[in-house]
Amino acid sequence: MTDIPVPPWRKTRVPSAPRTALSRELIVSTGLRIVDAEGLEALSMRRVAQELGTGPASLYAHVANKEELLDLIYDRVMAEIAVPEPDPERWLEQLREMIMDAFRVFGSHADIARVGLANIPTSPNALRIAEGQLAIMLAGGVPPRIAGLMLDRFGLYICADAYESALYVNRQRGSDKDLDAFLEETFGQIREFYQSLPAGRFPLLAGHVDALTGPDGDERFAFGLDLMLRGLASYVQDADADGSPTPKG
Amino acid sequence: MTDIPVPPWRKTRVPSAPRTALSRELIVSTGLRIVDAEGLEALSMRRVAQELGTGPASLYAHVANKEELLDLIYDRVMAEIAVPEPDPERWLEQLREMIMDAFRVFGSHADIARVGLANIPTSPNALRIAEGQLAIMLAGGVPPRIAGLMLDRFGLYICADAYESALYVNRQRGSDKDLDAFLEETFGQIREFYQSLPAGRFPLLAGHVDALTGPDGDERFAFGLDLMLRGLASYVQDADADGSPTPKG
DNA sequence: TACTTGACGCGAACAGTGTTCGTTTATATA
DNA sequence: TATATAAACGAACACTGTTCGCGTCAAGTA
Repeated sequence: MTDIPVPPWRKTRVPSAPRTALSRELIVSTGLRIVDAEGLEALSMRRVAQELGTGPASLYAHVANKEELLDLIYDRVMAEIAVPEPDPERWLEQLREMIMDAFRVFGSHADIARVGLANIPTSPNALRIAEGQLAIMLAGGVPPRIAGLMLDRFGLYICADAYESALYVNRQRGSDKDLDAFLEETFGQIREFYQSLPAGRFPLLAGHVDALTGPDGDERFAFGLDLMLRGLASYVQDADADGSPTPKG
Repeated sequence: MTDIPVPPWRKTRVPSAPRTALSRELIVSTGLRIVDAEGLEALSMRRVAQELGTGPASLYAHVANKEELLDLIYDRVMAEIAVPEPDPERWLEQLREMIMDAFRVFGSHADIARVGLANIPTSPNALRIAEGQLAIMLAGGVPPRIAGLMLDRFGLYICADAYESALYVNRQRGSDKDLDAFLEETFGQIREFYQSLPAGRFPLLAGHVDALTGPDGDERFAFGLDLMLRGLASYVQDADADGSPTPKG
């Protein structure tokens, strides 16, 4: 039996390849790979679908929408953050290490930290980390109300700084320079700009360029974290029953 | 002389209305109005053009691209932030007031604060504010290196928190509830979620729902700001020549 | 006065976005 | 084997930022 030719006016739907089963896991992994390599901006449903050899509509059988995909990727990243067993003798240092670790983890995943903004922990790993940080603070004698506030502030601080840092890196993607050269040029231009400011109008900015532009991103993060941790410590040493710190002139 | 009818195959370009001159000022004002009413997401070049009775391509004679438009709108918002004359006797309180003012200003302009992230002050009002904050800190005896770091951290903190707060508000735009009802429902659901967490796995989160969800956004901002300001004060009282704080066990 | 130049505005088009809808295909179940 | 359900598919919708070539207008110059 010879094959009957298909009439040229008939549309046939030709699958491009044998179907490999999609899964949520596969979509999330692929999405994370794209973000890692090219940033959030490159993450479109079409792009993920293309990487998987399918069409964007197919993804919706596994994730509700793009926002859900982002949340899933974010929680995947959170899985890389370790939670130590609380030690009351060194709870402050444990907090510092854990937060520095989180900052580093986010820093290795492009601008994924943006997803953490306005994102109250409800996913498995976000809850695990929140529980862990809360445990460390309570073990160290931090009053619960303060611990709750600090959980929130730490989360904001880490995500905001990691996201901001990543935004600078994002700008290099549209450039033909490598990252180091790009950042050096960018911040060099900012130095020159500040040096060229009219001293009559901006004498302090123009006169303290080194102080303003000297420290790098990691130093800035560590400095702010130190401030927060020192402030937190003062609630343990000074606190009375309702969690109010002793007034300090 | 009667008018000669236009042949129907000829495309004529019919101006929709008498030309009112566009200007950068007009585009920025219109953009800000859209952001204020509907958030950054509603700000497209087409939308601004439509509001001005023109086409999107016309905007490019006045602004280089959308990013420049955002920067101009942002600086417009910054113009609403007052800068006091430094008073060495109450420099800390001045800083607090100025930062609270900035937070309030950003809060009244939807999610514009996002533009401030990774945005080193170079525009007129951003420079004015940076110079003002620097002046207050230096007048209060803060070492220049610390002042430079704090400028950066304050900027990040204000923009991040204002932006995060606005993200919650943004979600209400797609809802049929008014803002208060929406926020109450949202955070009520979060409370229930935390209360329903398995106590075997998340005992602290499940057991401290009130501490975690009680404070509102303004309280959280103020608490974090207080931490930073207390930390900053310690650099003035404790600082030696190189700006290092005295070690505190 | 006629011509040139620059600024401004315009419409069409490009290449892209998230998502829905109805249909087709594959798999599971009775 | 027939039916039901889940997964995948293609087309389409309504939208995005931006560029390109063209037309119009005003100002400047020969």
